Amino acid sequence: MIKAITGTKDILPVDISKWHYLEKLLRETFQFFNYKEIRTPIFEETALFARGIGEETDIVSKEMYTFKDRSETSITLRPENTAGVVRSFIEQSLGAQQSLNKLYYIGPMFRQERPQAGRLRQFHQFGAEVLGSTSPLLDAEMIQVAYHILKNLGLKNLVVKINSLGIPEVRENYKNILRDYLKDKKDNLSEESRKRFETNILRIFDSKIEVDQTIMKNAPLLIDYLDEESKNDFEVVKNYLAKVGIPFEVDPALVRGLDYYTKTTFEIVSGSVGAQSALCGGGRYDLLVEELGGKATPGVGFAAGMERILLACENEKSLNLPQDSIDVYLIRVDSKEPLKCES
RNA sequence: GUGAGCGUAGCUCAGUUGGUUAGAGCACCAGGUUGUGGCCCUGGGGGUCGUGGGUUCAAUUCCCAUCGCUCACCCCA
Repeated sequence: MIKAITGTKDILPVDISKWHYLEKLLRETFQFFNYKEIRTPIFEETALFARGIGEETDIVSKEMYTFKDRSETSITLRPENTAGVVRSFIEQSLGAQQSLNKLYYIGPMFRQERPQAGRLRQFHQFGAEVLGSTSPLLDAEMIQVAYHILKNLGLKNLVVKINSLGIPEVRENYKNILRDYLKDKKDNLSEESRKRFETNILRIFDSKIEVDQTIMKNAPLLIDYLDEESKNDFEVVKNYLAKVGIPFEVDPALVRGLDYYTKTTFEIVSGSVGAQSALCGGGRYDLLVEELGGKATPGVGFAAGMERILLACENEKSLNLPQDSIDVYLIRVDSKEPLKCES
């Protein structure tokens, strides 16, 4: 028997009403915040993701579905959609038509990881990208839109985490500071963290191992070394969130796994979905458009996992779906007479 | 890629300290009953016990391998 590929799932008629419900809410919400839908191909040239997301990231180095087509072009099934949207933005000169583009998308993504609760190889994300403004108010709007959607689904067990990674120079400078701090403590770190010391020093903050955590507790924080602009922007984001009543936590250890982020990053996690708790993640990427060959254009965006969100809804029993029932059922009484239908 | 747990009927699961024809509920099929195709009654079909090998007189049960599922690690939505 031929079975579905590992990590892929059929969405059956019994479950489809949940998806329709979610999709309807998404379209209504994005329309309310004045976002336009964009649909880009589910596969792109491999180079787009390698350059956009970063060669050294886990996504690019070990999770992509990459293959050669019949003309020997290296193709990759999109593992996320920011790179694709930015590619389209550049290729179609969307920035030349209006200075600010507010876009959203809904669709399948692909990553070849080991499946587990809340993780699939083909999964669905919705997300938004705003291209053409450096305003931190839009960073906050991203969080507001995502939070609004999750709240509207009745989810309760949510935490909004925010951080700022600053501009690249600041981050490089900070890495040196962190390296100095850890230099003489390095031998006490776990093996994993010693490896990270060389490859991606910021990730040592993520370690769950106790020895690492005690060492990192007193480590200097990136957030204390931010440039003036990043610091001010971060304040604006926090003030805006407070003003619109969205509770948040500043998490200096929030380092996202994609290379393109600058300044604000954020995540919304749920306690209702098992180990893979991030429902939504995003941040600002002011250098990506230029990096991919377009005219320098600032951007900010987020993506959210739809299976994870529906799983959280399921576990919290937060969805009140209308009963799936028929409205009218016609039965023939006389089988001899042909059925006549008049309006 | 690493680790742990689990693979028995279409579905949910019993069961076997190794021993005759492997069970239940639901679903399905047929008949009965009935002014619905519902309820009820009777009967029936359906399983290479994930796959391959090993140990044994004998394996669904024990051992090994393999595949699949689930959860966790890494990382992420």
